[in-house]
Amino acid sequence: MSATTRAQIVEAADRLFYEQGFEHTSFTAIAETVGISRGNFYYHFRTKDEILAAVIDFRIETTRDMLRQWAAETADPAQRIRRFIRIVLTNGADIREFGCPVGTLTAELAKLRHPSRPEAVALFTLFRDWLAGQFTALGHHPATADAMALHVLAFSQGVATLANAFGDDDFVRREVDRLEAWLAGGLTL
Amino acid sequence: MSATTRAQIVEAADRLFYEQGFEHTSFTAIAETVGISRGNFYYHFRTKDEILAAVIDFRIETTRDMLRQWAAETADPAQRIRRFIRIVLTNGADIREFGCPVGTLTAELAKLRHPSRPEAVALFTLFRDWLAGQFTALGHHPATADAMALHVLAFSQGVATLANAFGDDDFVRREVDRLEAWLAGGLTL
DNA sequence: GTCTATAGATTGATAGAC
DNA sequence: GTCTATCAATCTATAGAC
Repeated sequence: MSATTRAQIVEAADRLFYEQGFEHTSFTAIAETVGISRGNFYYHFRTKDEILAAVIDFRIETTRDMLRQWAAETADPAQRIRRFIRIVLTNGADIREFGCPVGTLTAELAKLRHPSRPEAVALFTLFRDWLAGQFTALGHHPATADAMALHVLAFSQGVATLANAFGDDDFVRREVDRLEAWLAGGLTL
Repeated sequence: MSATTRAQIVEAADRLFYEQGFEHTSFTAIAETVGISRGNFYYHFRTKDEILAAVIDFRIETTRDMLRQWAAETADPAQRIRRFIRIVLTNGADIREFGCPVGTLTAELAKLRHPSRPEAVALFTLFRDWLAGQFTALGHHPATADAMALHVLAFSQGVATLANAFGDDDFVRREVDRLEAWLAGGLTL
């Protein structure tokens, strides 16, 4: 079926872009992963940039679903924020090997001066706004809540980058504990 | 002169790798920047990987010089650490546009599974050990000092990634103030 | 040491048969 | 919708004249 093949392409490209980077991933690699010919490819996507756009849209959808899921699991904002903080543990193996999918894609597209870069940044904004919403629910003013959201995002990016570089699990655990203590304590910025 | 041409190639590649990424930077781009022909290129470097190795060596040298310079400017370990923390302000314009040169190169080489990746990580280690040395001088045990060094490194990577994504100067300033307060205060991990 | 010319492989993308 | 065959451009890398 057409929709299935298209979905297969998007999911394969999503994973390959994460593991190898956008530019380094060739049509050949995606086609081989899906098990179709390179020619068939162009029936579904006319350019590589179209695939990237589809992959980003796919990530935005799955991220929205994930955040909704987290919100459904608990009504406690602090617990929700903790869920985010612990991604670096939950996805520890992937992060050690390939870094954060959002951070590394955004950084690559910045260097390529790629037109889809704003959409990749929108992925960050999704987390940012969701986190800010939780801090607002904890009683903080919107501006403070946003600053706290960025602080948590910066934590995740810093930890992911160093986890990828050094592969040090103890470091990740320590930083998670530290930020959870900050969350349970004064939330000083 | 030969040495000069070689140095020119390394410096041009250093900048282009930072601005455009390693893989996206072609021999043509480097040759055009230096003002030599593509053919001449291969008299100085046989492969692209050799240029990368030379660029990393160059960065290691300049980083060593910079750390020595910082150490020469003040004997106060806290002041030295503050010098590092403020890089995200000092190099603010570049970081907003291209991210951290160490973090983005390390991340790219991880995805490419490039043989020179350990040498890129060694750049991180240079900062890590230097920072740990300062925390040790402040009276902390080696293991604690190293954990603090990683914490400061994670800060710089997180701030750099988000500064690159959002271009928000206020965020950077806030995070610098916060970490300097941590440094002046209890240094809680 | 620097150049021009070119090889050889790979890339993104197209045309047309089935 | 999927395939094979192919194009044009680009890339890394080489050969050989000056």
